[in-house]
Amino acid sequence: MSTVTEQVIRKFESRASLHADDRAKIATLPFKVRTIDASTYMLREGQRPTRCAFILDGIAYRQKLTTNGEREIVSILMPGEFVDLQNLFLDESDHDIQALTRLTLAEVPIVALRQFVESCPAAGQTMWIDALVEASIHREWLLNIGRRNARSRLAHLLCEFSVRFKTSTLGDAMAYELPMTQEQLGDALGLTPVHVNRVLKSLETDGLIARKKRQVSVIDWPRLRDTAEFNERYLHLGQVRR
Amino acid sequence: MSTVTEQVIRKFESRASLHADDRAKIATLPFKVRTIDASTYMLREGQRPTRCAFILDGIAYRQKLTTNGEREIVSILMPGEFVDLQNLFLDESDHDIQALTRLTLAEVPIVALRQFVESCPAAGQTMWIDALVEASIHREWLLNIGRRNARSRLAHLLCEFSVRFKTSTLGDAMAYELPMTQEQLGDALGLTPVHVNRVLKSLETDGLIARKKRQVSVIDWPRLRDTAEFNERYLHLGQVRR
DNA sequence: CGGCCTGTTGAAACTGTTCAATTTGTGTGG
DNA sequence: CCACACAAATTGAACAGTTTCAACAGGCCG
Repeated sequence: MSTVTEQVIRKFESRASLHADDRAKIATLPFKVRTIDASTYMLREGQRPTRCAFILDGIAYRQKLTTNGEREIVSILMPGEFVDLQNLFLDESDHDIQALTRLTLAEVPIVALRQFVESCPAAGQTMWIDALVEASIHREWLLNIGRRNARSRLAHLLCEFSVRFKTSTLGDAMAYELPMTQEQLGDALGLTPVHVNRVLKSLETDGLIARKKRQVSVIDWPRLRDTAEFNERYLHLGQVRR
Repeated sequence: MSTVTEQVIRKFESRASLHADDRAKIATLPFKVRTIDASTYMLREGQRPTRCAFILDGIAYRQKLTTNGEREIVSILMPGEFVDLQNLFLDESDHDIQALTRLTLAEVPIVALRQFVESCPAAGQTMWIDALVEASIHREWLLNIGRRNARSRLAHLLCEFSVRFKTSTLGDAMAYELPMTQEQLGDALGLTPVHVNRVLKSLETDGLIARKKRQVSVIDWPRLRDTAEFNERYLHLGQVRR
């Protein structure tokens, strides 16, 4: 059982080393822990948030909607990530943020966080790296949706989950509880749920993955990685402050 | 005719107000102006750049490739933008950057720029805003490619060009020289050049746009905007430092 | 003039969608 | 513990949007 402060410190230290007084400053940040149910909205497009959330447990996602209500999930947010980095410097949200699972958050006023970041270069650089990595994931998803067929796309998302789950210690990388419905998978991949279902089945009958309910296990990582053309470079996993 | 320093200062002042000594610092940054031909690579995936470029004139783009050589253009870069923001904090590039047109650049060593940004909060915030806006554009493109049909997609890109050209004073917003071939448009939209051709033709015969060679003019902005579902919020145009 | 890149057009093929029905799983209340 | 309700998963068949392949036209440059 670790405190909020410890988790936030661990987050920053994963990318840059902190001074003792930086840690002390983090301890004084007025985090408020809150738990929300799955599918609760944390933020809606057009809103002007005043607080910034750090995910302690659970998964969230960013989505955008077309005018006729079709949805695109543009980002998946895991424990140990700040969900509102862009709201540190942009007034108006350009997308919705919604809880995928039940979620435990540590919230802090934006002004307090911004002051801290400005007073602590190491923290600022961690924030920079995180924001840039998310943009890099956006770019990989653009390639995925724009230029790969449904099978590769889905395999790619499964590979990304596997790697990101491992690094955020959400579970075994090779056998994890798939947190999304097939409809949500489709919305993340620009596919219909029907087609997601068929492709999942085909990946299973071809022996790349196994499924039991929502539990997905990677059976043949090399072949899954190859059909996905998965290369984890875009996740910048080892990136620390230079 | 304005100097490099003046253009960079104007860039920063569009998002935050600078002190006199900030401007003085900018003047001491060792920018080197360079011109490169269209389709020259500025950076390749996997490289570790040491310099950061500011676009003085011309257009560039970011691309990613699949293993069998298919391309996705994930971002368009206009005059007045820093092209290597992510390389300020990420060691290894996750994509290629290529000149779309002939390009005039002002290059500066990354270390110098990073030092400057750290010593000048207003500049740092401008960089933050720019990086976050680019991520926002990525998200809109994900929605565009993932959930809209070819006609809306193309209309959306034309609307975005129109607005961004206007703000970067590259030409009349309603009649501009389309800087991309139909193949490049397809690569930005996840479409084949053949289909781009057909959709452009259909937009023209329906009276939404007119074409003369590469010159595109918007004939019916309201209808173009509606078929694109274009809402410029995601560009965060008025965003200045809070 | 010749070569090459870009744009244009047609016809066939295919990937993924749509619609609709059925099954499975899960939680709730009696 | 069973019955019911509801969300999610599954399957089939017809359909649509986009791709593929192939051929040709136009314009620009050496």
